[in-house]
Amino acid sequence: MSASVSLPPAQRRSRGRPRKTADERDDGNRRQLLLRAAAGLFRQQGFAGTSTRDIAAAAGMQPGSPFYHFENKEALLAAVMTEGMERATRHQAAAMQAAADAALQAGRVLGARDCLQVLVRSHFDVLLGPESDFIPVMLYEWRSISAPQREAVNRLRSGYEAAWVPVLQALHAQGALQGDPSLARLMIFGALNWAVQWYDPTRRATLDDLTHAALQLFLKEPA
Amino acid sequence: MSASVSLPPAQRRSRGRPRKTADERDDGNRRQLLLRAAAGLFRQQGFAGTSTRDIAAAAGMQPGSPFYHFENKEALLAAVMTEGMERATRHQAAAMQAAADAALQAGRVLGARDCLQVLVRSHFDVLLGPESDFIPVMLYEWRSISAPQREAVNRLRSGYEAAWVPVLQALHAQGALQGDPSLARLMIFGALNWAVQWYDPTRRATLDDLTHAALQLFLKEPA
DNA sequence: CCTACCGATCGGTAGG
DNA sequence: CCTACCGATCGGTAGG
Repeated sequence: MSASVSLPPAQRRSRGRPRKTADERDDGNRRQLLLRAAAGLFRQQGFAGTSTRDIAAAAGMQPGSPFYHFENKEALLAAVMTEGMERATRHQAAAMQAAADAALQAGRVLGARDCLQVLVRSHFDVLLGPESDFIPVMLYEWRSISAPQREAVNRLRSGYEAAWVPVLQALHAQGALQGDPSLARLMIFGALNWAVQWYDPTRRATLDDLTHAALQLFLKEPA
Repeated sequence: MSASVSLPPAQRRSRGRPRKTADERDDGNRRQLLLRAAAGLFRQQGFAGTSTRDIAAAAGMQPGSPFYHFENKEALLAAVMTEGMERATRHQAAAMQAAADAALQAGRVLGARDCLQVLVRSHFDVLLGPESDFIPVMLYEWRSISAPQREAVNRLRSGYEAAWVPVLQALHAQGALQGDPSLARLMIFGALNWAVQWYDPTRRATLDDLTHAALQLFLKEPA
Protein backbone atom coordinates (compact mmCIF):
# COMPACT_ATOMS: atom_id res chain seq x y z
CA MET A 1 0.00 0.00 0.00
CA SER A 2 2.99 2.31 -0.29
CA ALA A 3 2.02 5.32 -2.41
CA SER A 4 5.63 6.15 -3.11
CA VAL A 5 5.92 2.93 -5.08
CA SER A 6 2.65 2.77 -6.99
CA LEU A 7 2.12 6.45 -7.92
CA PRO A 8 2.71 7.37 -11.57
CA PRO A 9 5.50 9.90 -12.28
CA ALA A 10 3.16 12.86 -12.78
CA GLN A 11 1.73 12.53 -9.30
CA ARG A 12 5.03 11.69 -7.78
CA ARG A 13 6.49 14.90 -9.16
CA SER A 14 3.71 16.87 -7.50
CA ARG A 15 5.17 16.04 -4.13
CA GLY A 16 7.95 18.47 -4.93
CA ARG A 17 5.70 21.48 -5.64
CA PRO A 18 5.92 24.54 -3.38
CA ARG A 19 4.50 23.91 0.07
CA LYS A 20 1.06 25.34 0.69
CA THR A 21 0.99 28.41 2.91
CA ALA A 22 0.15 27.73 6.52
CA ASP A 23 -3.52 28.65 6.22
CA GLU A 24 -4.17 26.29 3.32
CA ARG A 25 -2.59 23.26 4.91
CA ASP A 26 -4.75 20.49 6.27
CA ASP A 27 -3.03 17.97 8.49
CA GLY A 28 -5.67 15.47 9.49
CA ASN A 29 -8.57 17.35 11.05
CA ARG A 30 -6.62 19.69 13.34
CA ARG A 31 -7.31 22.65 11.13
CA GLN A 32 -11.05 21.96 11.18
CA LEU A 33 -10.84 21.65 14.94
CA LEU A 34 -9.24 25.06 15.17
CA LEU A 35 -11.84 26.59 12.86
CA ARG A 36 -14.72 25.26 14.91
CA ALA A 37 -13.16 26.42 18.17
CA ALA A 38 -12.43 29.86 16.73
CA ALA A 39 -15.94 30.22 15.31
CA GLY A 40 -17.51 29.44 18.68
CA LEU A 41 -15.28 31.80 20.63
CA PHE A 42 -15.42 34.63 18.11
CA ARG A 43 -19.18 34.43 18.24
CA GLN A 44 -19.33 34.44 22.02
CA GLN A 45 -16.65 37.00 22.79
CA GLY A 46 -15.91 38.77 19.55
CA PHE A 47 -12.65 38.74 17.61
CA ALA A 48 -10.71 41.25 19.70
CA GLY A 49 -12.07 39.72 22.89
CA THR A 50 -10.75 36.26 22.05
CA SER A 51 -7.07 35.37 22.46
CA THR A 52 -5.29 32.88 20.26
CA ARG A 53 -4.49 31.08 23.52
CA ASP A 54 -8.23 30.66 24.19
CA ILE A 55 -8.65 29.14 20.76
CA ALA A 56 -5.67 26.85 21.13
CA ALA A 57 -6.95 25.61 24.48
CA ALA A 58 -10.45 25.01 23.09
CA ALA A 59 -8.88 22.93 20.33
CA GLY A 60 -6.69 21.06 22.81
CA MET A 61 -3.44 22.62 21.63
CA GLN A 62 -0.56 24.59 23.06
CA PRO A 63 -0.56 28.41 22.90
CA GLY A 64 1.73 28.72 19.88
CA SER A 65 0.18 25.95 17.79
CA PRO A 66 -2.55 27.87 15.94
CA PHE A 67 0.23 29.72 14.12
CA TYR A 68 1.35 26.46 12.57
CA HIS A 69 -2.00 26.28 10.76
CA PHE A 70 -2.73 29.97 10.22
CA GLU A 71 -0.42 32.81 9.41
CA ASN A 72 -1.94 35.04 12.06
CA LYS A 73 -5.08 35.64 14.05
CA GLU A 74 -6.73 37.62 11.27
CA ALA A 75 -6.23 34.80 8.76
CA LEU A 76 -8.03 32.53 11.20
CA LEU A 77 -10.99 34.88 11.29
CA ALA A 78 -11.03 35.16 7.50
CA ALA A 79 -10.99 31.37 7.22
CA VAL A 80 -13.99 31.10 9.56
CA MET A 81 -15.87 33.55 7.38
CA THR A 82 -15.09 31.95 4.03
CA GLU A 83 -15.83 28.50 5.44
CA GLY A 84 -19.17 29.83 6.70
CA MET A 85 -20.10 31.37 3.36
CA GLU A 86 -19.16 28.24 1.45
CA ARG A 87 -21.28 26.08 3.71
CA ALA A 88 -24.19 28.50 3.46
CA THR A 89 -24.02 28.60 -0.33
CA ARG A 90 -23.87 24.80 -0.58
CA HIS A 91 -26.77 24.45 1.84
CA GLN A 92 -28.85 26.96 -0.09
CA ALA A 93 -28.18 25.32 -3.45
CA ALA A 94 -29.05 21.90 -2.05
CA ALA A 95 -32.29 23.19 -0.55
CA MET A 96 -33.36 24.80 -3.82
CA GLN A 97 -32.50 21.67 -5.75
CA ALA A 98 -34.41 19.47 -3.34
CA ALA A 99 -37.48 21.70 -3.53
CA ALA A 100 -37.35 21.79 -7.31
CA ASP A 101 -37.07 17.99 -7.45
CA ALA A 102 -39.96 17.53 -5.05
CA ALA A 103 -42.13 19.88 -7.08
CA LEU A 104 -41.25 18.03 -10.28
CA GLN A 105 -42.18 14.70 -8.66
CA ALA A 106 -45.52 16.16 -7.65
CA GLY A 107 -46.06 17.55 -11.12
CA ARG A 108 -46.09 21.17 -9.90
CA VAL A 109 -43.85 24.12 -10.67
CA LEU A 110 -41.98 26.03 -8.05
CA GLY A 111 -43.54 29.49 -7.71
CA ALA A 112 -41.72 32.57 -6.53
CA ARG A 113 -43.40 32.29 -3.13
CA ASP A 114 -42.19 28.72 -2.75
CA CYS A 115 -38.69 29.81 -3.71
CA LEU A 116 -38.64 32.57 -1.13
CA GLN A 117 -39.85 30.15 1.51
CA VAL A 118 -37.03 27.74 0.71
CA LEU A 119 -34.45 30.55 0.75
CA VAL A 120 -35.66 31.95 4.07
CA ARG A 121 -35.81 28.55 5.70
CA SER A 122 -32.35 27.64 4.45
CA HIS A 123 -31.04 30.97 5.70
CA PHE A 124 -32.45 30.31 9.18
CA ASP A 125 -30.80 26.88 9.09
CA VAL A 126 -27.28 28.19 8.61
CA LEU A 127 -27.95 31.13 10.93
CA LEU A 128 -29.65 29.38 13.85
CA GLY A 129 -29.30 25.65 13.34
CA PRO A 130 -26.60 23.32 14.65
CA GLU A 131 -23.00 24.28 13.75
CA SER A 132 -24.22 27.82 13.25
CA ASP A 133 -21.34 29.90 14.59
CA PHE A 134 -19.67 30.64 11.28
CA ILE A 135 -22.26 32.89 9.65
CA PRO A 136 -22.95 35.01 12.74
CA VAL A 137 -19.21 35.59 13.01
CA MET A 138 -19.15 36.74 9.41
CA LEU A 139 -22.13 39.01 9.93
CA TYR A 140 -20.90 40.66 13.11
CA GLU A 141 -17.11 40.68 12.82
CA TRP A 142 -16.45 41.72 9.24
CA ARG A 143 -14.96 45.03 10.35
CA SER A 144 -12.12 43.09 12.02
CA ILE A 145 -10.61 41.77 8.78
CA SER A 146 -8.47 43.70 6.33
CA ALA A 147 -9.91 45.22 3.16
CA PRO A 148 -8.58 42.56 0.75
CA GLN A 149 -9.90 39.73 2.91
CA ARG A 150 -13.19 41.55 3.27
CA GLU A 151 -13.46 41.75 -0.48
CA ALA A 152 -12.96 38.00 -0.83
CA VAL A 153 -15.72 37.38 1.70
CA ASN A 154 -17.95 39.88 -0.07
CA ARG A 155 -17.57 38.00 -3.34
CA LEU A 156 -18.85 34.84 -1.66
CA ARG A 157 -21.62 36.86 -0.10
CA SER A 158 -22.69 38.27 -3.45
CA GLY A 159 -22.87 34.76 -4.83
CA TYR A 160 -25.09 33.72 -1.95
CA GLU A 161 -27.39 36.70 -2.32
CA ALA A 162 -27.58 36.33 -6.10
CA ALA A 163 -30.08 33.49 -5.70
CA TRP A 164 -32.48 35.89 -4.00
CA VAL A 165 -32.52 38.61 -6.63
CA PRO A 166 -34.66 36.96 -9.35
CA VAL A 167 -37.04 35.59 -6.74
CA LEU A 168 -37.66 39.01 -5.23
CA GLN A 169 -38.01 40.57 -8.66
CA ALA A 170 -40.59 37.99 -9.63
CA LEU A 171 -42.52 38.63 -6.44
CA HIS A 172 -42.39 42.35 -7.12
CA ALA A 173 -43.62 41.81 -10.67
CA GLN A 174 -46.62 39.82 -9.46
CA GLY A 175 -47.46 42.41 -6.80
CA ALA A 176 -46.57 40.26 -3.79
CA LEU A 177 -43.65 42.50 -2.85
CA GLN A 178 -44.03 46.28 -2.73
CA GLY A 179 -41.30 48.84 -3.33
CA ASP A 180 -37.76 48.69 -4.70
CA PRO A 181 -36.72 45.01 -4.57
CA SER A 182 -33.11 45.82 -3.73
CA LEU A 183 -34.07 47.93 -0.70
CA ALA A 184 -36.52 45.18 0.21
CA ARG A 185 -33.73 42.61 0.01
CA LEU A 186 -31.56 44.60 2.42
CA MET A 187 -34.40 44.92 4.88
CA ILE A 188 -35.37 41.27 4.58
CA PHE A 189 -31.82 40.16 5.29
CA GLY A 190 -31.83 42.50 8.26
CA ALA A 191 -35.01 40.99 9.64
CA LEU A 192 -33.62 37.48 9.26
CA ASN A 193 -30.07 38.14 10.41
CA TRP A 194 -31.30 39.93 13.51
CA ALA A 195 -32.77 36.68 14.74
CA VAL A 196 -29.23 35.78 15.82
CA GLN A 197 -29.72 38.34 18.59
CA TRP A 198 -32.97 37.01 20.03
CA TYR A 199 -33.77 33.50 18.81
CA ASP A 200 -33.80 30.95 21.59
CA PRO A 201 -34.03 27.36 20.28
CA THR A 202 -35.32 26.17 23.66
CA ARG A 203 -38.39 28.37 23.27
CA ARG A 204 -41.45 27.18 21.43
CA ALA A 205 -40.91 28.90 18.06
CA THR A 206 -39.35 26.60 15.48
CA LEU A 207 -37.43 27.63 12.38
CA ASP A 208 -40.55 26.80 10.38
CA ASP A 209 -42.54 29.18 12.58
CA LEU A 210 -40.03 31.93 11.95
CA THR A 211 -40.12 31.25 8.22
CA HIS A 212 -43.89 31.45 8.19
CA ALA A 213 -43.86 34.69 10.18
CA ALA A 214 -41.32 36.23 7.82
CA LEU A 215 -43.32 35.45 4.71
CA GLN A 216 -46.49 36.78 6.35
CA LEU A 217 -44.70 39.99 7.20
CA PHE A 218 -43.10 40.65 3.83
CA LEU A 219 -45.56 39.38 1.24
CA LYS A 220 -48.93 40.77 0.21
CA GLU A 221 -51.95 38.52 -0.18
CA PRO A 222 -52.21 36.66 -3.49
CA ALA A 223 -54.30 38.70 -5.94
CA MET B 1 -21.38 85.99 44.61
CA SER B 2 -19.95 83.62 47.19
CA ALA B 3 -22.28 80.67 47.57
CA SER B 4 -20.71 79.73 50.87
CA VAL B 5 -22.12 82.91 52.38
CA SER B 6 -25.63 83.13 50.88
CA LEU B 7 -26.66 79.46 50.85
CA PRO B 8 -29.25 78.43 53.47
CA PRO B 9 -28.15 75.82 56.00
CA ALA B 10 -30.01 72.94 54.32
CA GLN B 11 -28.09 73.37 51.08
CA ARG B 12 -24.87 74.12 52.86
CA ARG B 13 -25.11 70.86 54.70
CA SER B 14 -25.54 69.04 51.42
CA ARG B 15 -21.94 69.85 50.54
CA GLY B 16 -20.96 67.36 53.16
CA ARG B 17 -22.90 64.41 51.74
CA PRO B 18 -21.02 61.39 50.42
CA ARG B 19 -19.20 62.10 47.16
CA LYS B 20 -20.85 60.73 44.04
CA THR B 21 -19.15 57.70 42.59
CA ALA B 22 -16.75 58.44 39.78
CA ASP B 23 -19.12 57.53 36.98
CA GLU B 24 -21.86 59.87 38.16
CA ARG B 25 -19.66 62.94 38.48
CA ASP B 26 -19.85 65.68 35.90
CA ASP B 27 -17.02 68.18 35.93
CA GLY B 28 -17.81 70.67 33.21
CA ASN B 29 -18.26 68.84 29.95
CA ARG B 30 -15.25 66.54 30.13
CA ARG B 31 -17.43 63.58 30.88
CA GLN B 32 -19.58 64.25 27.83
CA LEU B 33 -16.41 64.58 25.77
CA LEU B 34 -15.28 61.16 26.92
CA LEU B 35 -18.67 59.63 26.20
CA ARG B 36 -18.71 60.96 22.65
CA ALA B 37 -15.15 59.82 21.99
CA ALA B 38 -15.88 56.38 23.43
CA ALA B 39 -19.08 56.00 21.41
CA GLY B 40 -17.28 56.79 18.17
CA LEU B 41 -14.37 54.46 18.82
CA PHE B 42 -16.50 51.60 20.19
CA ARG B 43 -18.61 51.79 17.07
CA GLN B 44 -15.62 51.80 14.72
CA GLN B 45 -13.42 49.25 16.44
CA GLY B 46 -15.61 47.47 18.94
CA PHE B 47 -15.26 47.49 22.73
CA ALA B 48 -12.43 44.99 23.05
CA GLY B 49 -10.65 46.55 20.07
CA THR B 50 -10.56 50.00 21.63
CA SER B 51 -8.07 50.88 24.37
CA THR B 52 -8.81 53.37 27.11
CA ARG B 53 -5.71 55.19 25.84
CA ASP B 54 -7.37 55.60 22.43
CA ILE B 55 -10.40 57.11 24.11
CA ALA B 56 -8.35 59.42 26.29
CA ALA B 57 -6.39 60.66 23.28
CA ALA B 58 -9.59 61.26 21.28
CA ALA B 59 -10.91 63.33 24.19
CA GLY B 60 -7.62 65.23 24.49
CA MET B 61 -6.64 63.66 27.80
CA GLN B 62 -3.79 61.69 29.27
CA PRO B 63 -3.90 57.85 29.40
CA GLY B 64 -5.00 57.56 33.02
CA SER B 65 -7.60 60.31 32.99
CA PRO B 66 -10.70 58.39 31.87
CA PHE B 67 -10.53 56.55 35.20
CA TYR B 68 -11.13 59.79 37.02
CA HIS B 69 -14.57 59.96 35.39
CA PHE B 70 -15.44 56.27 35.11
CA GLU B 71 -14.71 53.43 37.46
CA ASN B 72 -13.47 51.20 34.66
CA LYS B 73 -13.70 50.59 30.94
CA GLU B 74 -16.92 48.61 31.24
CA ALA B 75 -18.67 51.42 33.12
CA LEU B 76 -17.77 53.71 30.23
CA LEU B 77 -19.42 51.33 27.78
CA ALA B 78 -22.51 51.05 29.97
CA ALA B 79 -22.72 54.84 30.17
CA VAL B 80 -22.58 55.10 26.37
CA MET B 81 -25.46 52.65 26.13
CA THR B 82 -27.72 54.25 28.72
CA GLU B 83 -27.01 57.70 27.29
CA GLY B 84 -27.97 56.38 23.85
CA MET B 85 -31.20 54.81 25.05
CA GLU B 86 -32.21 57.94 26.94
CA ARG B 87 -31.62 60.10 23.90
CA ALA B 88 -33.53 57.67 21.69
CA THR B 89 -36.50 57.57 24.05
CA ARG B 90 -36.64 61.36 24.32
CA HIS B 91 -36.37 61.72 20.55
CA GLN B 92 -39.15 59.20 20.01
CA ALA B 93 -41.49 60.84 22.51
CA ALA B 94 -40.88 64.27 20.99
CA ALA B 95 -41.57 62.96 17.48
CA MET B 96 -44.83 61.34 18.54
CA GLN B 97 -45.89 64.47 20.38
CA ALA B 98 -45.09 66.68 17.40
CA ALA B 99 -47.03 64.43 15.04
CA ALA B 100 -50.03 64.34 17.36
CA ASP B 101 -49.97 68.14 17.69
CA ALA B 102 -49.75 68.59 13.92
CA ALA B 103 -52.66 66.23 13.38
CA LEU B 104 -54.73 68.09 15.97
CA GLN B 105 -53.97 71.40 14.26
CA ALA B 106 -55.12 69.96 10.96
CA GLY B 107 -58.24 68.55 12.59
CA ARG B 108 -57.25 64.96 11.84
CA VAL B 109 -56.56 61.99 14.06
CA LEU B 110 -53.32 60.08 14.06
CA GLY B 111 -53.94 56.62 12.59
CA ALA B 112 -51.90 53.53 13.38
CA ARG B 113 -50.15 53.81 10.00
CA ASP B 114 -49.13 57.39 10.78
CA CYS B 115 -47.85 56.31 14.17
CA LEU B 116 -45.72 53.56 12.68
CA GLN B 117 -44.30 55.98 10.15
CA VAL B 118 -43.30 58.39 12.91
CA LEU B 119 -41.74 55.59 14.98
CA VAL B 120 -39.78 54.19 12.05
CA ARG B 121 -38.55 57.61 10.95
CA SER B 122 -37.54 58.52 14.49
CA HIS B 123 -35.74 55.19 14.82
CA PHE B 124 -33.75 55.85 11.64
CA ASP B 125 -32.87 59.27 13.03
CA VAL B 126 -31.18 57.98 16.15
CA LEU B 127 -29.69 55.06 14.25
CA LEU B 128 -28.32 56.81 11.16
CA GLY B 129 -28.55 60.54 11.74
CA PRO B 130 -25.88 62.89 13.17
CA GLU B 131 -24.49 61.94 16.60
CA SER B 132 -25.62 58.39 15.91
CA ASP B 133 -22.84 56.32 17.46
CA PHE B 134 -24.55 55.57 20.77
CA ILE B 135 -27.36 53.31 19.62
CA PRO B 136 -25.27 51.19 17.24
CA VAL B 137 -22.84 50.62 20.11
CA MET B 138 -25.72 49.47 22.28
CA LEU B 139 -27.04 47.19 19.55
CA TYR B 140 -23.75 45.54 18.68
CA GLU B 141 -21.75 45.54 21.94
CA TRP B 142 -24.25 44.47 24.56
CA ARG B 143 -22.46 41.17 25.10
CA SER B 144 -19.46 43.14 26.43
CA ILE B 145 -21.20 44.44 29.56
CA SER B 146 -21.92 42.52 32.73
CA ALA B 147 -25.31 40.98 33.42
CA PRO B 148 -26.49 43.65 35.92
CA GLN B 149 -25.54 46.48 33.56
CA ARG B 150 -27.18 44.65 30.70
CA GLU B 151 -30.36 44.44 32.70
CA ALA B 152 -30.36 48.18 33.30
CA VAL B 153 -29.94 48.81 29.59
CA ASN B 154 -32.68 46.29 28.82
CA ARG B 155 -35.10 48.17 31.04
CA LEU B 156 -34.51 51.33 29.03
CA ARG B 157 -34.87 49.31 25.87
CA SER B 158 -38.20 47.89 26.96
CA GLY B 159 -39.44 51.40 27.62
CA TYR B 160 -38.41 52.44 24.15
CA GLU B 161 -40.06 49.45 22.51
CA ALA B 162 -43.22 49.81 24.56
CA ALA B 163 -44.38 52.64 22.31
CA TRP B 164 -44.40 50.26 19.37
CA VAL B 165 -46.55 47.53 20.88
CA PRO B 166 -50.01 49.15 20.75
CA VAL B 167 -49.31 50.52 17.28
CA LEU B 168 -48.43 47.11 15.90
CA GLN B 169 -51.40 45.54 17.65
CA ALA B 170 -53.73 48.11 16.13
CA LEU B 171 -52.27 47.47 12.68
CA HIS B 172 -52.73 43.75 13.20
CA ALA B 173 -56.33 44.27 14.28
CA GLN B 174 -57.12 46.26 11.15
CA GLY B 175 -55.45 43.69 8.90
CA ALA B 176 -52.52 45.84 7.84
CA LEU B 177 -50.02 43.61 9.64
CA GLN B 178 -50.14 39.83 9.28
CA GLY B 179 -48.99 37.28 11.85
CA ASP B 180 -48.03 37.43 15.50
CA PRO B 181 -47.34 41.10 16.29
CA SER B 182 -44.54 40.33 18.69
CA LEU B 183 -42.64 38.21 16.15
CA ALA B 184 -43.35 40.95 13.63
CA ARG B 185 -41.87 43.52 16.00
CA LEU B 186 -38.64 41.55 16.34
CA MET B 187 -38.32 41.23 12.59
CA ILE B 188 -39.15 44.87 11.97
CA PHE B 189 -36.49 46.00 14.43
CA GLY B 190 -34.09 43.67 12.68
CA ALA B 191 -34.84 45.15 9.29
CA LEU B 192 -34.35 48.68 10.63
CA ASN B 193 -31.32 48.03 12.84
CA TRP B 194 -29.54 46.23 10.03
CA ALA B 195 -29.41 49.51 8.11
CA VAL B 196 -26.46 50.41 10.32
CA GLN B 197 -24.50 47.86 8.30
CA TRP B 198 -25.26 49.16 4.83
CA TYR B 199 -26.73 52.67 4.89
CA ASP B 200 -24.51 55.25 3.22
CA PRO B 201 -25.72 58.83 3.81
CA THR B 202 -23.77 60.04 0.77
CA ARG B 203 -25.88 57.82 -1.47
CA ARG B 204 -29.17 58.99 -2.89
CA ALA B 205 -31.55 57.27 -0.45
CA THR B 206 -32.73 59.57 2.34
CA LEU B 207 -34.10 58.53 5.71
CA ASP B 208 -37.56 59.34 4.34
CA ASP B 209 -36.93 56.97 1.45
CA LEU B 210 -35.96 54.23 3.87
CA THR B 211 -39.02 54.89 5.99
CA HIS B 212 -41.28 54.67 2.95
CA ALA B 213 -39.63 51.45 1.80
CA ALA B 214 -40.03 49.90 5.24
CA LEU B 215 -43.75 50.68 5.45
CA GLN B 216 -44.27 49.34 1.94
CA LEU B 217 -42.53 46.14 2.88
CA PHE B 218 -44.31 45.48 6.17
CA LEU B 219 -47.86 46.72 5.70
CA LYS B 220 -50.64 45.32 3.58
CA GLU B 221 -52.78 47.56 1.35
CA PRO B 222 -55.57 49.42 3.12
CA ALA B 223 -58.79 47.42 2.88
C1' DC C 1 3.01 20.62 16.66
C1' DC C 2 5.43 21.79 21.58
C1' DT C 3 8.76 24.64 24.50
C1' DA C 4 10.37 28.73 25.79
C1' DC C 5 10.45 33.19 25.02
C1' DC C 6 10.20 38.39 23.38
C1' DG C 7 8.47 43.02 22.78
C1' DA C 8 4.39 45.55 22.94
C1' DT C 9 0.24 46.86 24.80
C1' DC C 10 -3.32 46.99 28.05
C1' DG C 11 -6.45 48.17 32.21
C1' DG C 12 -5.84 50.21 36.15
C1' DT C 13 -3.59 52.78 40.32
C1' DA C 14 -0.79 55.80 43.72
C1' DG C 15 0.36 60.08 44.70
C1' DG C 16 0.20 64.49 43.92
C1' DC D 1 -6.84 65.64 35.95
C1' DC D 2 -1.43 64.48 34.99
C1' DT D 3 2.89 61.65 35.94
C1' DA D 4 4.92 57.56 36.46
C1' DC D 5 4.34 53.11 36.99
C1' DC D 6 2.84 47.91 37.77
C1' DG D 7 1.34 43.24 36.73
C1' DA D 8 -0.92 40.72 33.35
C1' DT D 9 -1.83 39.39 28.90
C1' DC D 10 -1.30 39.26 24.11
C1' DG D 11 0.23 38.11 19.15
C1' DG D 12 3.78 36.06 17.32
C1' DT D 13 8.47 33.52 16.66
C1' DA D 14 12.85 30.48 16.92
C1' DG D 15 14.34 26.21 17.28
C1' DG D 16 13.58 21.80 17.63
